[in-house]
Amino acid sequence: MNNPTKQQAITTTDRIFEQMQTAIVEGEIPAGSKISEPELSKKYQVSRSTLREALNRLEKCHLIERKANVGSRVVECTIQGLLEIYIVREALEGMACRQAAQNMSDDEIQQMKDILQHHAQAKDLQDGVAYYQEEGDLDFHYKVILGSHNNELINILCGQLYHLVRMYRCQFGMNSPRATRAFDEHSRIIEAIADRDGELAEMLMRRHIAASRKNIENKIAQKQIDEEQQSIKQQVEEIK
Amino acid sequence: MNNPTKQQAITTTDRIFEQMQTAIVEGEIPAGSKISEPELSKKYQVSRSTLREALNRLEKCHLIERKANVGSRVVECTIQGLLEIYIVREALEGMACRQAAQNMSDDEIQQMKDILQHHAQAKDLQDGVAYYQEEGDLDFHYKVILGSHNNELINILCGQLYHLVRMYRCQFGMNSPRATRAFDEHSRIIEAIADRDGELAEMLMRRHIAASRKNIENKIAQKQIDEEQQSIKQQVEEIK
DNA sequence: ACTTATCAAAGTGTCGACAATTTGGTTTTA
DNA sequence: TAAAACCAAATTGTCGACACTTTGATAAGT
Repeated sequence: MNNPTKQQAITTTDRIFEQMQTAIVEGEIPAGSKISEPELSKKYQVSRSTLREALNRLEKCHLIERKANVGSRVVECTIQGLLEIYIVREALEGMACRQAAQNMSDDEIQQMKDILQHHAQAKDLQDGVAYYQEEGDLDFHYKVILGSHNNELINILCGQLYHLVRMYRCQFGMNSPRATRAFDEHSRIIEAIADRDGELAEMLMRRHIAASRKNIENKIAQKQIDEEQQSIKQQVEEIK
Repeated sequence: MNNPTKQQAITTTDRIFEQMQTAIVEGEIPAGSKISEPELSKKYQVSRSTLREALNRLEKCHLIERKANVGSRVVECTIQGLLEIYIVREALEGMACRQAAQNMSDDEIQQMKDILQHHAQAKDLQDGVAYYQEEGDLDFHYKVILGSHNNELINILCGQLYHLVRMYRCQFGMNSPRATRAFDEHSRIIEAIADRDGELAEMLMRRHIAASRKNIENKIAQKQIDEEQQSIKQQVEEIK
């Protein structure tokens, strides 16, 4: 399973929470849709209390929103929302990286180097591009965050934002062609951490995330241009 | 009431949540203590379901921690925890400040200047030092965060960390003598925002928060030295 | 025809009871 | 004596039922 923050499901609530989390992330329960407690409690074969407990946790990781006496909705995947998350990640992961350079043990740093080495081989083999995209990148960022040894940072980034990021990646179908560049950036970040240069490590991580964000912004802009051209072509066609 | 994120309580859960929140922040329910659901549901005269819903919200703003099949505990106020929060604030409020410089409307900026002006007068009158400490500082930071126009930032900072910060301020009795210096720092930050200089605004805000953190670190260190001396004196006394 | 009232259906909030798990102390066993 | 097994009390997790609020449609009024 590709969820680093997951702990073994104990209660039924845990199970329902994980099922719904996956369903929302993958769009099976559509973004923006209203959540009917009676309907879902019937679907998952649990009482409303249990379902509501699961909803509470989903709200905790920003996957749904609730209004008193009205109900819950799955969050919408807007471009603005995506960019906002990247802003937060730039700030927090940047700081996590600075803290990692300060607090990581030599063993942890060696582990990270090993991981990157492993990714490098997968990359050379050319069968690992997709792997590196989906798993490798998340894995790298995850390890850096843990390396900060700051529980608040870890909690916010791994416990809350992580799933939202996954949701956007799923629903916007983002497998950007930044694989090789991202790999080089990762390498330099680890170097800075190994040198215990927190200031540089933070700067590099911020640039790394900002680059991803700009990449998305460009894609969006390009997409809009394409759609406009498409629209114009159609209009020309109709006139003919 | 000094809670900027508070919305009018609708349900009983809202009421219990606010009562418990205050009780925890002010230490009436002691930090680190175990929470007994039956006991508290009796104390507040509500069912366990309602109480549990309130506990869920308290968990959301990091005031309590839960373990499956074991129960809830109020978070402990450790020095490490306090410093961790300041690290997160430095990153997030710094970024919020950068975004504020980019996104605040001219009206909003003028409003902030007015607020600071008001604080300046209170400060001159010398009866406002305490006021500026408790309310003014939080108020200033709150406005900057809102000025970022980034909902994720606002949610994390105002919805989650805010109450933890208040808890620490209450329980560690922190009314640091940084009032006048803080005021000057606030002024410069607003200037940078008004100049639309996001980079400078972020740097100033980060220094502002880092200064607070170092101030606390010094205080802690001093306190430890004092306690050691006290201990030595006692030992000397006993020998006599 | 448009606004305002009314009302029933559906949905959310709250409750008390039962089931499952943990906890602490007692008894049993090596 | 110390460790393991056991048991009972307390606590948490889950359930179904009832109360209150919202919602959308129908009816009444101007």
